[in-house]
Amino acid sequence: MPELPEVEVVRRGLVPRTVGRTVTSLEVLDERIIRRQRGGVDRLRAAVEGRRLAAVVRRGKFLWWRLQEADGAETGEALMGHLGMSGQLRITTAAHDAAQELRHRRLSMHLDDGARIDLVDQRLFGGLWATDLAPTADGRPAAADSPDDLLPVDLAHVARDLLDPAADLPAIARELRRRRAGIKSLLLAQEIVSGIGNIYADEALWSARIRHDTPGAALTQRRALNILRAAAEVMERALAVGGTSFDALYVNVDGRSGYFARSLSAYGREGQPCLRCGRLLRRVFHQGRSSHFCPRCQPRRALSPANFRKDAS
DNA sequence: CGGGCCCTGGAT
DNA sequence: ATCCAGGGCCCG
Repeated sequence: MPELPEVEVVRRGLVPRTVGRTVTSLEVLDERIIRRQRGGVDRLRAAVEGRRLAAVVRRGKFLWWRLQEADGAETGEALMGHLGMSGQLRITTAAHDAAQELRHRRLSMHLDDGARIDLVDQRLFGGLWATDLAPTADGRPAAADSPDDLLPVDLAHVARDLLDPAADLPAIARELRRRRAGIKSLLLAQEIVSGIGNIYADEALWSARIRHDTPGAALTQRRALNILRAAAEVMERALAVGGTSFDALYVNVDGRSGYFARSLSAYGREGQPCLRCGRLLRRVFHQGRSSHFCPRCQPRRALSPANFRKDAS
């Protein structure tokens, strides 16, 4: 369940079902799901077995549990998860759930209350691994629901996302305007702003009336901020209805779908009328992914000499 | 910073 | 058989 709203739906589902629980055993069914773990299965097992799962935190599309010793002391480590393109974190509790085998189950963690956390992932782009924590550069909390400033070291290069109260939108907008690449690739670059993927990038750009291939440096500060606010707004609306699900691949911890697919204005609507102006939406390929846009509301905007001067100053 | 790659499988 | 899929890393 890729983008920020879908991962946040999962995080919120994990909080009441896993925080305070102890991992009794780790079951790895396909080792490819832990290829990001240095030291392999043995290292991961040592990090989680007998440990207590504390806060569940998310930055962008990454989420992690803080790990504690059985007596509540901090271990200085986090258990990181990423869902990739097709990953799901599911909670299996009742005996009848456990008896019904989930297809593509790659890993499970058995908890001390009898429940099980299952990582299900068809394409194996997701992963689970343990990593060290270190303070954030700015000393602010690591993310929206983080108990403190400790961030997994793997995420030092991942920017704050737009639902993080410590995110500095004007600074992100200025960063977008320093680059000459197309605005869509910049929105997808996690070192500038994290959590935005292909769907919400197209939705935010449609909402802000900016075309995907507009150079970042061609934007005014006002337009760049508009795009960021549009992205935050569309992700908040999606989160409020459980995220975007086109099929059973994108579900919450109980296997249920969200309802935002019916509210999409651009993504997947090629050939259908623009909800603002009625012109038929187009789809083009842009860095190996498809972009959906309205040719009338989102006109081509090139880098003008005036923008160059402004950019250089 | 674009392109290939990591994977599986559903739709055409 | 071929194309496509919501992500991200590593490579020049």
